[in-house]
Amino acid sequence: MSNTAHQKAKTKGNLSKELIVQTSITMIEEIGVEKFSLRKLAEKLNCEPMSIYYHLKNKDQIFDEIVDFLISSIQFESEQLPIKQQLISIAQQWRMLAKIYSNFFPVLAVHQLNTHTGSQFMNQVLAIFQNAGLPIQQGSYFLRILNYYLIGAGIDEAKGYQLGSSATQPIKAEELVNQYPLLAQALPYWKTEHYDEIFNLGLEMLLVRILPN
Amino acid sequence: MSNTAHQKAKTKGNLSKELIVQTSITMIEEIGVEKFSLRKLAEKLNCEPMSIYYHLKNKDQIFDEIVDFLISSIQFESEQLPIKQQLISIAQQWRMLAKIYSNFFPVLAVHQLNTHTGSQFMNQVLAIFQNAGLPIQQGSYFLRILNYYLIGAGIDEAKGYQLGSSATQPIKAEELVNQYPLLAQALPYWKTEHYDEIFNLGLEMLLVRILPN
DNA sequence: TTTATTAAACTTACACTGTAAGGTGAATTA
DNA sequence: TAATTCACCTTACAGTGTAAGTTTAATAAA
Repeated sequence: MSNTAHQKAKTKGNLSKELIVQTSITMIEEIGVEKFSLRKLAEKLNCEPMSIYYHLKNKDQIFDEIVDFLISSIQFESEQLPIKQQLISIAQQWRMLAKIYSNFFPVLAVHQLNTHTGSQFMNQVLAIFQNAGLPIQQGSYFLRILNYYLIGAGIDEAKGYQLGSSATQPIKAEELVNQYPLLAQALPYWKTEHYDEIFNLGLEMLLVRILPN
Repeated sequence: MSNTAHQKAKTKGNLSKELIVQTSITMIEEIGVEKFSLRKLAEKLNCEPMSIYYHLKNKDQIFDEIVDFLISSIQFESEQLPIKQQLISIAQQWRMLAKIYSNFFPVLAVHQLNTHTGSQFMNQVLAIFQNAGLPIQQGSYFLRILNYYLIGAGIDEAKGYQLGSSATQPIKAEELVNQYPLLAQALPYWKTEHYDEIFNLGLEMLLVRILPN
């Protein structure tokens, strides 16, 4: 009898770091980072809140693990392919993270990438620049610049796919049209169906100058 | 006698939206967004926590007001100046926000700009693009692309000026040098003394293609 | 001058949060 | 068989945002 009064988990050994992290990811996309709590997580895991602490140090580490999981999901193309194609592939996968994990993405964007996984990721991108024949300083600069663009684009796209997160006193549509006519004209071009075009345009603007050949 | 037992505020009427917002800004840069709470704020304001609610709807609205305050601090240059100069000026002021308000900046970056102040700001930038002779669609696209870059750059720079926010299990310096040699070589170029150069390089890469003349 | 109304706070209370400290029984190892 | 470790649970605490209602001072109306 493994389900005595003080043992809620269906079977001992069911809980694991991986399960906790995966369930957290799912939950955050369902209810948002703000409302995500260890107690709600425990309920979904069918265990007591403190059981989570056996597998993970604290709540922050859950976020760290999610970041690591998402970063390590990015696949690097073969080195045989053109450098530009390799970079575009990474950029597109990055974008996908913002789209699929739109609730969590802002956390990812703000996070330091100084874990093992994060370091490996950046090292791999630096290797691409090196293969392109760029000196390390240029590679460092361009990686950072590309990173700026990808972080910003991801955040902005994630906002578009989120529901809430609006200001408490947003401007009324009517006021907007009357007082800010240019903005009103711009709004149609900022709908989700233009995301691809805008993102690719900006990416191209940068890549053309990173790899001018 | 205005300081009876149940009246903590030194003088009734001292409290105001502006004071609350300004004190919040100061406090957040002192202790970070995470540790910022209404109770600590009230203590610093020398009032009871609930007194804040008379002037502001809730905690979220404090953040909204801070965002508005920071956005509206950005000054627009004269329309007589070259378009490029006007855009660079905005970009540099944006950067300054990330540097000065490094703790709050991530919140700003993730925030929707759909308040009155935010709308006005974006409308003004769109006007610059219009003055440059760009059609509205191109202006919309370029504003967004520039915004991507500025948000990402701001977040990344803000990280550099923050103290904490590291992963719970960061990689050790020794492991980094051994396992990720390219990253180790890149690190010196990511120190704060290169921020200016990197930012301006990336900004130039975009502006050159936005205003090719 | 009295009365009513509003402004600007305060008091209490509640549901919720992360997590420290320690306990419990089963499984594993010595 | 005894000791130890694993995996999870119990209790408790200090802190959070804020709903609901109360109190006093300032102002306006009668």
